[in-house]
Amino acid sequence: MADDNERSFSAPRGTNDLLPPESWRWQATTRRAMDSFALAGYAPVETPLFEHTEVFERGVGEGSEVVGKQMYTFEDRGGRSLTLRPEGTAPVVRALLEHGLDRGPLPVKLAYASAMFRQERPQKGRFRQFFQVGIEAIGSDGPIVDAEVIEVGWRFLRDAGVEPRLLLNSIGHLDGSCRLGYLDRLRKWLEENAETLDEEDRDRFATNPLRTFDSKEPATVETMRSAPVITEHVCDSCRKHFEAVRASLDDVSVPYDIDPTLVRGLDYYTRTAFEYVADGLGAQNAVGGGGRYDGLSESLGGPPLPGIGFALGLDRILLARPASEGDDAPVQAFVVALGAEAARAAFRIVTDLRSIGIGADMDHSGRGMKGQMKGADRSGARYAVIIGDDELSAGEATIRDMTSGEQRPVPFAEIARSVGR
RNA sequence: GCGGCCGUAGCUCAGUCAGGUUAGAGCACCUGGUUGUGGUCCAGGAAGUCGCCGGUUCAAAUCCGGUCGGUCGCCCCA
Repeated sequence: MADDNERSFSAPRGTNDLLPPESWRWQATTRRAMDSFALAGYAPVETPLFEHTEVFERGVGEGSEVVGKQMYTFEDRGGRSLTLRPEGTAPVVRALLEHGLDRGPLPVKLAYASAMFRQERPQKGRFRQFFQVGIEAIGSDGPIVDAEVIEVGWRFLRDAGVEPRLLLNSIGHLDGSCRLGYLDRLRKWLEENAETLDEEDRDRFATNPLRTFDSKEPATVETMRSAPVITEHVCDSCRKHFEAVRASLDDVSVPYDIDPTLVRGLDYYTRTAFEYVADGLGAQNAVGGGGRYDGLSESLGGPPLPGIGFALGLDRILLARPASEGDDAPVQAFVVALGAEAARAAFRIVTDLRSIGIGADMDHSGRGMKGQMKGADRSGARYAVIIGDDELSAGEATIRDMTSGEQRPVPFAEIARSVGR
């Protein structure tokens, strides 16, 4: 809309203004996530919104769709190529390496809630600026860490009111005896069966054979039913690791479905890959996902340092999750003041209440009693504290219970006790 | 990056097909009915470059073209 008129603006395509009351839900959900992650020992981390472009090129992989065509990349005044982060893992690993956190106790467990940026066509549940909450456990390849990370995400989603289904797979590690060997095998198999594949998929499997499993073309779907699956072709070490991850998930009663076709879009994933799916997300069904990235540290020039993590799309959580109590933060008391002198008294009262942790608000628009009572109602306050000339001379306020409509006089000094919870 | 659908008050939409007096409704907002009492009701008020640009026409919200935006899907992903 704001194309040729400098007085009229709109937010850039694919971005959103987050306004009340939705912003209350957004904030409550973010807090719940970080609290929930903290319970499992994941400390908050915040990295820059932009990084040297190389961090993503080398970390996420130039072959990925994200790096190849979705990054917001720009040159700063010093001629450096910078990129608005399209995902959270590579920056966290970069920060950890830069500050030597890997020389302390391992694994390093970190959690974030941050904005990400990808330039793609917006649709339901997909924006150019979007928010992710996620955790990373870096420095251990023990299968119980995998189970822990997966369980933390699964439990948070359930507590938040999303009913996630967990899809699980192992995509092996980058070695001829494992994933690379499987990829060769799959590629050969695809070539042998090319006749029965959809035309578009025939072109695609050369660059990324695993993607063929995601095809929605009926012919391809049918053919792929008998294709060799990665789970059965990973090396012994990866197979045992995967079995151990599953055993630990069973131990803590986290239900999952093995999906041998689950492939993730970022190049750094190894071994365990998982996705949380839910309904109500439009064309998408993933509310979040993650996996192991045992080679990422080395791609960024660090030492061998295995890691695993997940990212959940906050916008998608909000789509999949019903509104619930406690998402907003209504004030407890709303002070209605009649006249200038009463307004000054009201300001002292709301300040006193706030200083002892009781949510309090007052009218600032100079409206009459009726308007202010309306304001008290809208604020969601449980009590209206009314102060007029009568109250001022008596040294007490009239406190009205907004639910029952009962009113009683309370000395100024005792207001906090009366409206406190 | 590609395709379908859609842009009319803050919001949800009617009106567009068959162009024609001051462009409507509901919700929300403000005021009054109630000189100091919200949530119900009644009355009134304010609020719109009909996304934008151009074309056709005596006349365009309405028809045509373009453009921007939204939405849904493809690709891919959170």
